[in-house]
Amino acid sequence: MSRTFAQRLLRWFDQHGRKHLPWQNPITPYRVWVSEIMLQQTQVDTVIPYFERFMQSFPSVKHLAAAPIDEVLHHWTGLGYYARARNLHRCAQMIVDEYAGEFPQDVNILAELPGIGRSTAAAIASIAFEQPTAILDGNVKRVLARHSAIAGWPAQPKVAEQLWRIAESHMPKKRCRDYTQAIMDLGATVCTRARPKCALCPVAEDCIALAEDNTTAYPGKKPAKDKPVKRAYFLLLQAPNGDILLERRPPQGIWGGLWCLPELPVEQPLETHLAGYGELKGTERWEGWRHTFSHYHLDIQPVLVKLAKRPVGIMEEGRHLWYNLRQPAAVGLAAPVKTLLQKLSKPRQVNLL
DNA sequence: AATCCGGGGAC
DNA sequence: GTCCCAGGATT
Repeated sequence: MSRTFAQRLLRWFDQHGRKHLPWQNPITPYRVWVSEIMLQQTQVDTVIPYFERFMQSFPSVKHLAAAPIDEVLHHWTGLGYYARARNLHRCAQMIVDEYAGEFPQDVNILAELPGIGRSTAAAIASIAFEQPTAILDGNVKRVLARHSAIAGWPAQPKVAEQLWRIAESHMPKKRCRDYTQAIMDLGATVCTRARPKCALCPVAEDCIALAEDNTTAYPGKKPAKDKPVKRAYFLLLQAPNGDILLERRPPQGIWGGLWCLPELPVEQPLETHLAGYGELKGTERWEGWRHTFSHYHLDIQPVLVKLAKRPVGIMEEGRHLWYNLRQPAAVGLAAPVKTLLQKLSKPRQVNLL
């Protein structure tokens, strides 16, 4: 075996790598950065339309830095992990204010910026600036855990340390951008989670997991925990003209900074709470569903409440918003809220309970 | 070291 | 249904 891991991988990349993703044409530090943040814990096919819309609205880091946070969150609606959008916005302002609008090229400086950790910093440095900095994302963890037969769950510090060391040992000094893209492409298209295509793999000849015929054992699985279930009413409080009341959530916690429907724990009596809104023209309980987060389930019970009058006095400026269904405000919405507002716009598809 | 933070695609 | 994805911040 004369060729190194990187040489074999790069040769494979020249023939089979992905070279037409939106953020690869053209490659700029800004576009690489935005794509890397969007791609954190999010699959490529999901990101592509978000990236295109984002670049249309915020074509440069200066445009992004100058935009209102609500507009940034609006472009993030449905993508999840909304702290990414807030960090992205903060980071853009830091780049404009402290770095004259130019991205720092040093990986250690990049890694100190909000939302940029060790792996994302290395991705930006290698892809945008051709520096020999190794990434370690989900794809790379899977490729390396199999190739070197590293047992255990990658979040364990000892396992992570081994994987980082191996990742850096394979990183070549030249073609750094292509190498980073290559090892991600290998994980995404060949060394897949289920049924890896080892016959097509350029580094199969010294892959220990394949030699053991045990590729699916790597990487080790995180011990599963059962998720708690929470239940809540989602109140669609509708003014006489059809507008729906939204509340802004606090910046920390679930759906931070997004606009949501008023929530009411199911333990609280609905009727008592609704008495605070004055005279009602009627209520409808809609069909509920289970929304699952990474760490708990939320059973959502929507209730449409038609108000006789638009309430006064309960509104706090900046924290409440009457949402016009025909002229939607450009703000960030939690995914279930967006779903409900869309159902409300198409009354025929509403299922009553 | 463990937890929090979303939503959706693949199976 | 489960798993996990171009992870990072917080405690």
